[in-house]
Amino acid sequence: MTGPRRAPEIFDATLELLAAKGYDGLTIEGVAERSGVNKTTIYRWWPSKAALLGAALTRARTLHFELPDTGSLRGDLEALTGAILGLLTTPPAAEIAMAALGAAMGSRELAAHARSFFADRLAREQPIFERAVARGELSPGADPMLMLDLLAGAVWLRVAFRGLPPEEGFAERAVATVLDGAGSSGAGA
Amino acid sequence: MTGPRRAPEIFDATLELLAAKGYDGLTIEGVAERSGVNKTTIYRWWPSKAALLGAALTRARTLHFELPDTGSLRGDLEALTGAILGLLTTPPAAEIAMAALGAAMGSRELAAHARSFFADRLAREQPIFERAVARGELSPGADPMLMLDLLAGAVWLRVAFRGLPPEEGFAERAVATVLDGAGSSGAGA
Amino acid sequence: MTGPRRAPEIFDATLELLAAKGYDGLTIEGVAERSGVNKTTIYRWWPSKAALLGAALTRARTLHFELPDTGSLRGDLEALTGAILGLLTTPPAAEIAMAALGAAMGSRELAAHARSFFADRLAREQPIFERAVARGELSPGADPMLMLDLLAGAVWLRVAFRGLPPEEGFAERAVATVLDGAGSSGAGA
Amino acid sequence: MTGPRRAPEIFDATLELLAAKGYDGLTIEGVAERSGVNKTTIYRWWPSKAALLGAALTRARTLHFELPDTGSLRGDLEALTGAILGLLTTPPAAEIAMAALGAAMGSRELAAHARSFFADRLAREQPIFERAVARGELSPGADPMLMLDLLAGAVWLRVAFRGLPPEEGFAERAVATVLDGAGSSGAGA
DNA sequence: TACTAATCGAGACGGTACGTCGTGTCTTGAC
DNA sequence: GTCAAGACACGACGTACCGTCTCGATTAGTA
Repeated sequence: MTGPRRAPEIFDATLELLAAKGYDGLTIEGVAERSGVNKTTIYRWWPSKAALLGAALTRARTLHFELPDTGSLRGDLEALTGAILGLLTTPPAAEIAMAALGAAMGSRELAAHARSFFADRLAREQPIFERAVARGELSPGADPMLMLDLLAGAVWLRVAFRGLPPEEGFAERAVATVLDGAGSSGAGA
Repeated sequence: MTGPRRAPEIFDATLELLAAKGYDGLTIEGVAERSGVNKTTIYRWWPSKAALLGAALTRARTLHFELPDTGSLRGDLEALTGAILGLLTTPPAAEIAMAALGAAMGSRELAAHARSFFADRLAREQPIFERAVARGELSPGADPMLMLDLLAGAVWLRVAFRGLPPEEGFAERAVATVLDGAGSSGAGA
Repeated sequence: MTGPRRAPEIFDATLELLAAKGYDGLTIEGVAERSGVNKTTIYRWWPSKAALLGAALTRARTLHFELPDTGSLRGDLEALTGAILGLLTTPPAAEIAMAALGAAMGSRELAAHARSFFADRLAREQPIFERAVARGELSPGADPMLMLDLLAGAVWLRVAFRGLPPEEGFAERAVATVLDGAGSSGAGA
Repeated sequence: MTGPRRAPEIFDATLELLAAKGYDGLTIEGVAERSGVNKTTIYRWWPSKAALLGAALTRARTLHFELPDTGSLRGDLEALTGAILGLLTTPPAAEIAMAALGAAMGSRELAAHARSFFADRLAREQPIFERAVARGELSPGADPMLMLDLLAGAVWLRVAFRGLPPEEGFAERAVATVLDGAGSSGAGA
């Protein structure tokens, strides 16, 4: 029910191989060999490479993070954006996250994992916005998901698609744009 | 130098198979069979699946777009955001774009293609911001790439990772946040 | 010591599977499933597929036969030859006998079973020849085993190797040759 | 059309493995490894283990023999019976022949090979009987196949099923029985 | 018009990994 | 003491593509 006896070794081997060789280079046989388990044992518990990776990611604490609480919405969002940027650029989590999210485009199963991962994150990050509303920093009608998607999406796009290295002050500038706007006269337009 | 005689058929087959079966299901043998060309011919011209796909995408006009010019920065950005959203959700371009960008995480070669694609887009979209600065809608010190990354990143994150369907009014709300800000001192005043 | 509680079901399943799928298709797992017994139970009592089949054949009365006593050696041998022919061509015993004897070439264990089976048959058939000697039909120096091997061997070779269907009058002609000879000085005189 | 380039090595490896480990121990992977050929190459040319073995046996000269011509039917049949006995008891042909004929019971394909092998032998051995008829040693109505089946069948049964070692004078006694009969008064009964 | 390269089709080949089946061993807990 | 249940390492199965290779057969351009 809970997986094979050496599940931890299998998960470790899965993530190590993913980080080292990417999703294409991640093979069941490779995981079996590295984890000292027989191939059939893996197939007994997970029907596919995607299912195995999904289980490994679920168990992994690699992609988890602490909720910031800096006392201001701006500080919280800057910390969050910086954390995402760090996650996507600091080994070994970066390779894992990039490969896994990239692979989610090619697998219904991993896509579902991605959806639930992002839904879970959104739920966990709600307190940031509730506190901001309580402080009067944010109107009650604001859309937290939109703000998070703008910030996290920009980080992803830069790191994954533009291949840009982490840039000093990026989090601050991105949060400033989302909070204050980029229009020349601000609220006056 | 310019590719095999039946290059168009090969590119078509490549993109069709990519759209139909994803990057994993895209095989050189499949492309050869569908395009009526021998496998060796493909290997003679492109050293890898990624190289072939890169060439096919470069030649394809599928991912190109018209530059909007609505008379206001807000209108231009809304049109642009809507166009990206349409590209990522309307078949058959959606499958191709999603699979190709997903695969770019697993291939140096495709990643380079993605980088040049986004750099090219950024260059083409410069006039939007130049016009906005000329109109006084935007301060000269504004960062166009940041604004575009926020908008395009949010679209990508929602469509690809959250699996959300295109939402009515999303482009407007996203552009409003980027231009006007979401903070209470901005939107609330 | 005497086998598992459901030994009869196991033996039945063994012979049914042997008849249905041949020795190659006879698997311990298949026998376990069909007999409603766990695989480990079978391994506890028989160390190999050959041992299991040997036990099943020993217990089975399928391959046994009545000793003929027609009053003449010729009649007895014709009856015996006909019985062997019937055994090797009449379902379901035919499939079992053919598969088991074929498998005996590939298993020391089954070969030993075959040896003891044929030795046992020879011993049981001795009375035929003793009666014939007493009647004066056969000289005391005759070799019963040779005669039986000629007759049974010819039947086996035709059915198993030549794939010939049972032929009307074959037993009579074979026995005539063995008793009277085929040489012109014998049959022709 | 005529098989892979290293077909001879493959056939050799096939027969060596068959002789060494029996039909069960004969595996495609084993043949591939021993012959220095890739597994897929074997599957490209022969769809099954039986087909491969059939091809190897067809090409092998191991099971072929010279037609005896001693000047008398008795001498010819004794030589033939002795040759069969030698074939079934002298390594390495013995292991090959025993295993292959045993396996023919479990494979439609090998059974067909056995049939054509025996039909071919019968055709080749016809001259023996034609010469005997011409010499007046055999009546024209005699049945050569029956005589051959009695002799060859007895040899097979003794070697394969009874496990008897080759016995001095067996060929002579068997041929004598087939030519002269075993009945005490010969033709008088 | 013929020659001469470049290009291509055909397909065998060694190789990696796939996902499956059966083997024989082992442990645990129920009867 | 026997058995069911089932996890496990292992070997082999037969298949799909990979990327490489050699060999003629086509094609174009060029002479």
